Amino acid sequence: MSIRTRFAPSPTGYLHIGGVRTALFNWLLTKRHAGTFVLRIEDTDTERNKPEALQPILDGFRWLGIQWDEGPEVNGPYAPYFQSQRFDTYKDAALRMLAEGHAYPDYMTKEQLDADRKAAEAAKKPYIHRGPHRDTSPAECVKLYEATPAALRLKVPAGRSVVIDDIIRGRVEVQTDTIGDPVILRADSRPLYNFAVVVDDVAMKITHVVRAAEHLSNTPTQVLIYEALQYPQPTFAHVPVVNEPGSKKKLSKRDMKKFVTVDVKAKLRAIGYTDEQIESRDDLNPATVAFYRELGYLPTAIVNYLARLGWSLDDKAEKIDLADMIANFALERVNSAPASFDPDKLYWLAGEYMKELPLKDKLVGCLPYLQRAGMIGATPSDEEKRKLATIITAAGDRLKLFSDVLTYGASFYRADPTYETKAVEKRLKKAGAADLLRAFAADLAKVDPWDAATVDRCLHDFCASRNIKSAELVHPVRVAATGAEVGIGLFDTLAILGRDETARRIQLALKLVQI
RNA sequence: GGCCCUGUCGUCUAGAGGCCUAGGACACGGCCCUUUCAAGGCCGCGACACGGGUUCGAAUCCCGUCAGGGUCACCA
Repeated sequence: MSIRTRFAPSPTGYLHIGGVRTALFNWLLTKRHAGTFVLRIEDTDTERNKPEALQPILDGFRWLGIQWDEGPEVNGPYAPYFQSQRFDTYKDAALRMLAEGHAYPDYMTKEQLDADRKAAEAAKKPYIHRGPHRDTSPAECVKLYEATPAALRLKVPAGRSVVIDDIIRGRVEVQTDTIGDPVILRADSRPLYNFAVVVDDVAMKITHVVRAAEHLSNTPTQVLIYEALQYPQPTFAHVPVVNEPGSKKKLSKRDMKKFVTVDVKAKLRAIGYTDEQIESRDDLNPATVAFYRELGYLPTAIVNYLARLGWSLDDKAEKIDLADMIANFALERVNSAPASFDPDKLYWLAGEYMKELPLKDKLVGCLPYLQRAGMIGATPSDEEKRKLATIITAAGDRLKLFSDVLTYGASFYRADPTYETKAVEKRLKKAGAADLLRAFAADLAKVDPWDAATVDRCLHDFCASRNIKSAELVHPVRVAATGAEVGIGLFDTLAILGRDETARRIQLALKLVQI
């Protein structure tokens, strides 16, 4: 039998990085076994739902290359894939449970429930809810419910245990006496999570339920529902949660905000975001995939990184291409301990993938950043494309993210360089620097042809004739030409700028130092 | 607090009783290369939570302790 897995997000915000990791494991498992991956939208909580949150989730998955076989927009044999459109199915199942004595109506008010809960808490006793009609006969319960609909609760069987055989965790046993009777259907017939998942997983013929470990404690309840409905149970695998860097807490949107470091902030500002946007926007939060997309991370790197969080191929492999991941993925090799998200390692991996990206793809990836900055127009000319290609080539391995093109290339597009105070102090105001620059500027005319190799040779000849180390000239020239201390190779820089612009910028720098 | 899960370098991980003087990767430190920054090369730092068993032999199996986490809704 072919395997079927699913990922079931609720549309409450941007795609969470931890959720993607779970979805990825589902997806890899199905690809490995040529199965079917279902995307189901769990939008039963009509109050919290944000319909506009759906598109970013779908976009996020598509960007990562995680395509679902059944679900929103693609549909499939078990449509609809939105729980909000399946209320009748849940109601039918719940009514059957009611008739067969596995569920009962509960007329207790929220106030009563809260009071009971508080009382139990005060008495330091665990609160395990058992409704008044728990032991009322099925026929009586049906009559009651038909007269006045109420919330329907599962009648958790007393005095036995529930065993879960989890691929990742092994055998987990829980006593039913520790589980309260959960509501499965509200009085208005909207289902609750624990109930809707079971009904849908069965309806959609899901064979492997692979989800985050935080759901492990829900599983016994769900198993009881499978039993009550006489449904076959799927195979369970609870993957460890993803922790926030440097802590042992689950990765959360609120806490991840602090990983917008000064460095990241600078990048986002360079892209064009205001401080206020950086602070408030969800898609600029490192807990969401959108954030990495905005910064120009390669999706392949993200997928690789996330797969390695809790799973490994062997004792060596870090960079694992998709084909190898698919060919080798196994739930049996997923760790049971939580893993911390490490932005440093992800950044490194992003660079590894960028290294092997063909130039034309780098061009396509970098272009939007320059366009958004107003440095290149909407329809770039061939010459603009050539120039950008030269910059990207010269940037080489420095380019790890597409947005890095702004770090290494922006100065070529500005009318004047933005002179950094620190760089000017250190390199231009140094004794003798101005004189050297003046002399070198006078020599510029001799460089022929004006290309990186020739500039290189001329600069070294110049230094040799004056008996100085090339570094003494290289540093001031770099700052004069770009305004910054770090950047791509100086000779490439000057070659791209051209003779006239180089000369102009040296004069500009000279003027700056004289003031 | 109840229930459940988890403990190998700071982090991700390898480890299925002898291949372990515990391997790799990121990060960090040093050196080399070098015009800066990257990249690359070499070297270094650095872990089996603790205590009992079982066994000729334990990171690995069992028990306990401790620590961390998840979850306890008419949220998902």
